[in-house]
Amino acid sequence: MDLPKITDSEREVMKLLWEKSPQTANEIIAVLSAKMQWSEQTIKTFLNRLHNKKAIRFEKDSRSYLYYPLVTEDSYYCAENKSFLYRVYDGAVGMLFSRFLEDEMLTDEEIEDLSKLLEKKRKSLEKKD
Amino acid sequence: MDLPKITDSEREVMKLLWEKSPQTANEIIAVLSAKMQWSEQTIKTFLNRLHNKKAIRFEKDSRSYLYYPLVTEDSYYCAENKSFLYRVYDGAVGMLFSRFLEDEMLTDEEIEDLSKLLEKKRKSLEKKD
DNA sequence: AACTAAGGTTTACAATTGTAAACAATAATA
DNA sequence: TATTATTGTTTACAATTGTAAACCTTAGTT
Repeated sequence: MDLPKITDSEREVMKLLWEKSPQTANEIIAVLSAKMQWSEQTIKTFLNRLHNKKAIRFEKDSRSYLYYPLVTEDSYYCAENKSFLYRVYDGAVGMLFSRFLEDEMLTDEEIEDLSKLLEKKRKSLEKKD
Repeated sequence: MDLPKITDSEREVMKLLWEKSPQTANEIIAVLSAKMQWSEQTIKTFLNRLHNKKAIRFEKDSRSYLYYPLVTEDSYYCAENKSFLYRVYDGAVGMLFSRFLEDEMLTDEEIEDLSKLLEKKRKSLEKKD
């Protein structure tokens, strides 16, 4: 049941489908050929590969095909996060966070939001004591 | 001047050198063949590729070669973070953080540490007002 | 029923990556 | 000086990935 490996390019297709599903090949091709400068054929390849690895499925509705994600956004991001965390940081979440913070890639607002998130998280943990 | 692309395997070599440098081929091979189950030849390949892409350099000390990192740990992690953030989250730091938090991959202690980090960050920003 | 168009499937091909064998250079040693 | 051990360099090869052309299937249309 482990998630199929999704490449950078394929992820762009998944993002579209997570945003809205189902979508026809046409819609997907329209968006991605503009956004990513991919040829129609290239996008078809990604759809096909995603289908082969069971990350998406499609239904045939007469002449148009409707695509649905099979891998959920949540499970994907969770896996991707874990993979990054372990590959790059050997699992040290603290290091990851502090590096992101140090590199000053956050606006005041983002820091505010994060504080709130953390506060909430801390409270939800306290309850369990 | 952009950083050379460092692959997953190559990163293991870099990690060693960031931890301590210089190190001889021997030391590196000893550690990584044990830790990663790589053959000696495989590790030599990575050293060579890293050298080719100017991520490391070496000095010849009679019969032993001393390896040094050329890419700094900081610049590497900064680039890697940015790359991940943009590839996966389209640059939305907030999303990245909240997902990491939601996925409950943090211990109480880590959450404590993070709060402190954030607090510090916030203060350093306030000063600039 | 033959034709056409929409969209899926097969094949292709180069670059990158993991993995490693074979080869080469050279400093220490016999 | 010939030998050997250490360590770097070249070559190899399959899998993955980005990129796309060529081909095939089938549902509408004439």
